[in-house]
Amino acid sequence: MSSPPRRKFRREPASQRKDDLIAATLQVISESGVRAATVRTIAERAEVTQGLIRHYFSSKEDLIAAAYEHHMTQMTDAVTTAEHVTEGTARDRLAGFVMASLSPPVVNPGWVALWSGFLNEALHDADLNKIHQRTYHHFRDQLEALIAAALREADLPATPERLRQLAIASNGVIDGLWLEGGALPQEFATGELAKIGLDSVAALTGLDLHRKATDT
Amino acid sequence: MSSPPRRKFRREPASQRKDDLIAATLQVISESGVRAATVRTIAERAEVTQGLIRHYFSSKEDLIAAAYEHHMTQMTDAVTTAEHVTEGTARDRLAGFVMASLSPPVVNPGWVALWSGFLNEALHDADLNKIHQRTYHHFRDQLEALIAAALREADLPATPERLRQLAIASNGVIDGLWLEGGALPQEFATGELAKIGLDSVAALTGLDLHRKATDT
DNA sequence: CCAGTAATTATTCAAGCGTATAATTATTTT
DNA sequence: AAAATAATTATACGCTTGAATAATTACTGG
Repeated sequence: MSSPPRRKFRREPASQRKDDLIAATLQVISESGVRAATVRTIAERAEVTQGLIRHYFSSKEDLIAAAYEHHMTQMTDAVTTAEHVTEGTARDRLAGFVMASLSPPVVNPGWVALWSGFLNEALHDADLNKIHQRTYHHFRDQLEALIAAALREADLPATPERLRQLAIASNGVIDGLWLEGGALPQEFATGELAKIGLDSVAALTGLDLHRKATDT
Repeated sequence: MSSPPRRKFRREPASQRKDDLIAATLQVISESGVRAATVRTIAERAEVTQGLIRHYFSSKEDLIAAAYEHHMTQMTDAVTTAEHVTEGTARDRLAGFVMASLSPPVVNPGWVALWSGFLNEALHDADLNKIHQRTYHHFRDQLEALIAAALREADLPATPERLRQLAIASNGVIDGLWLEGGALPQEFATGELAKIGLDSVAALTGLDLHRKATDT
């Protein structure tokens, strides 16, 4: 007739706990979808009890929004800080951007699951919609800046209107390929998506993105 | 102390009821997301009581799968049977295919909500994953056939390997633009996405997709 | 080492979930 | 017109859900 002993615990800094809960949320959604992301499942994954979530987030919706923000930042950073994206000629940086977007770890079923789940929520939730809008623009603007620099570098001037269209188109093909690679991983050979993406952005912009320009 | 009178009803043919329940499911998901798609909400939308769903579908999951199948068929059909896609030169049919994919009613927030919700489920559900795989291939194969015909028509031969890559890339840009247009409708002017998509597929394939070829 | 505090666990609650089954009634058959 | 049938409604069940509150316990500052 003895009740189970109360479980031991450690007090963690608030920022650490928040990060842990966000990480647990992302793990659950990426593995089992948005419908599986219940307060209890997330708490179990984070190895805490469910009450703690409400101690750090005013509601489950609040936690989901924080996780969305975190994931989109993480994904954009994984591309923009990848090798060859931060230095070199503008053309090489653009090529690196496309390659990084279409290679692991960015191309990944779990990240597509996160992205699709959050998008599905964002389409009928004003708060999440704002996050979607902001992160979409952030990514596309980075891409547009790279395209602009690469075109300038190659003496191929582009009007702002054309630049906008190139950015939308390039962003579109990157997004579409990323999605297909993540949703149907067995469908594409290693490096195939990255090659197709590079060829595509090259064809769209008129730039030669293959030949390495820098030699330092 | 009088209990409310039992509600009146009409008996409908099985196929009609099934279609109604599928339509109700799609409405609920497109308006409020997958998490809102409960048996009770769907039944209410279809103006029947919840028990009826289990009379026609062995489980909720079964209904969701039927709705997924229905929606993807509907979406593909909306493209492949659109104006200018069924007749004319191969080039015109390819152009019509791209235009239809990137114009209403195909570009539509509700359809993006459906697509993202189903994809999120498909990524951790074997049955839905099969539907995803099959419908993805169906769409891409149609596109590849059109590209092949248009290239042949223009005397621009392509190896099977290159054809595959062109289909993947074109499908990617169409998917990506479709998604962005549906997820952020206010972001793009009327016809802008269709124009960008047409330009993009033209740049990818090397075909001129603008000048009208037929004159009947 | 003790008192205070707040991070964490434990418990509770009403509502909603998918499913199962029983009761009714619209329609068809004879 | 009565009887048979099955489409539909109604009700109930056990479980899960997000949230609220109460009870503990790990840590901190004196």
